[in-house]
Amino acid sequence: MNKEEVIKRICETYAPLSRACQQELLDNGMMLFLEKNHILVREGQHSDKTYYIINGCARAYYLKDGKDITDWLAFENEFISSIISFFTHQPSPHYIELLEDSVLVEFSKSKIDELADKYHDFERLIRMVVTKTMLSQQEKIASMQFYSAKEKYANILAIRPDITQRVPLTFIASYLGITLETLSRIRNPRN
Amino acid sequence: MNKEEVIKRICETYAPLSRACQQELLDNGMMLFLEKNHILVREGQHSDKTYYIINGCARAYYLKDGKDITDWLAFENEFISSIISFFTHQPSPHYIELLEDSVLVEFSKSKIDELADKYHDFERLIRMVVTKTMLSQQEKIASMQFYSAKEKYANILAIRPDITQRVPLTFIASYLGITLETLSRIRNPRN
DNA sequence: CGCCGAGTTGAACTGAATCAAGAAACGTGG
DNA sequence: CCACGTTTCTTGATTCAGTTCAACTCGGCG
Repeated sequence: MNKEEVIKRICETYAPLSRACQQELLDNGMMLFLEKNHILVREGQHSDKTYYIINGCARAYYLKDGKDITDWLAFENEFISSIISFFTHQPSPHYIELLEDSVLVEFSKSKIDELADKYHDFERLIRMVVTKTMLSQQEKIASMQFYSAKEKYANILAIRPDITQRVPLTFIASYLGITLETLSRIRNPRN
Repeated sequence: MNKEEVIKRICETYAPLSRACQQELLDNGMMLFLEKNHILVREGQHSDKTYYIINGCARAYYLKDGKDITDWLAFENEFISSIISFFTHQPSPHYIELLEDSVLVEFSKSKIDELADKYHDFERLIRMVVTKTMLSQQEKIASMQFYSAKEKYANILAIRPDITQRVPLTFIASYLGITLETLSRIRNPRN
């Protein structure tokens, strides 16, 4: 997939853009080819970038008292960024790390704001991206409030059946808010 | 506070609007004076309204297997709506209920979408509202992943010291994802 | 071949839930 | 303004899901 196709796909997913706006966006997205384990953002950095994943996957995580807690997982055709840093210009509390060799398109906040100012249709697209993210978070909150460890695991498997092939169990566990040991027991068919 | 002042305040909080847009928004917001315990939205309804709270407070909650789980609390100068229904046009999984006699301004989704189409600056305002909501949710997720019952209670008290005077402990407990009994023990100074 | 990181299994522990009973506060009507 | 019933909150005893700590297994890779 090349950059043109990425832009086209983003328009289809979120909201259409004029030719001119598409072209400017194209000029301002940088394609990155990076290896598994590459760290896109470190704790304490000011990160004003967002990354659209063409291929591969990534996780955002916190280090809290030495413990590694996965906060977000993103796959093909999703955006990932240090949302706190990106939207509030504060230093990032997250790390963002690639879990596979990945192809990304990087966009900077300043360019996004500039384009949102210039093009009404781009402003709408950003609104749609943010709205979608908000709805995913709403789902995550509901899942944390309602479901047992077992149910949360079943939920994530239903949404993304290949996740155990792509993401180490430690990260899945901490994404679900449980320990690796608990996840391992859940997965054991005898329980 | 009258409607003009509300619009002005919203512009200050989120993003400025042209005179024309402010006027149209004004014409389309309906002021409501409602009593404590009034239910704004019921489970299963299609709710395409959002409410800006001028005075009072409200909660969104689920009924899950007969258990009442508070999902969101909102106070003066905040919006509340059944976010799933509002943004996805699905039937609401939430109830929304007033916790005090309240003054609200009601806006309908169709008008908001219409204005967002017509005015670039209004589109931006909506983007800002959604972004802010998303950031609050991010905080809530982090608080659920990191903190013990005691810490979560301390957090919410720090943000809103008068909450125990305004919101029954049952709702605070379920908002924090703990039981009423646990909250009661936490509050007991001997523990 | 042997090491190392990822995952599994076991046993003991714990924070919070559940169940149950009672106390305090609240509001409504007489 | 008080009495009574209802709702809200507290306290206690018990249980349980999930954590913690520790030892072990397995598979891949230098």
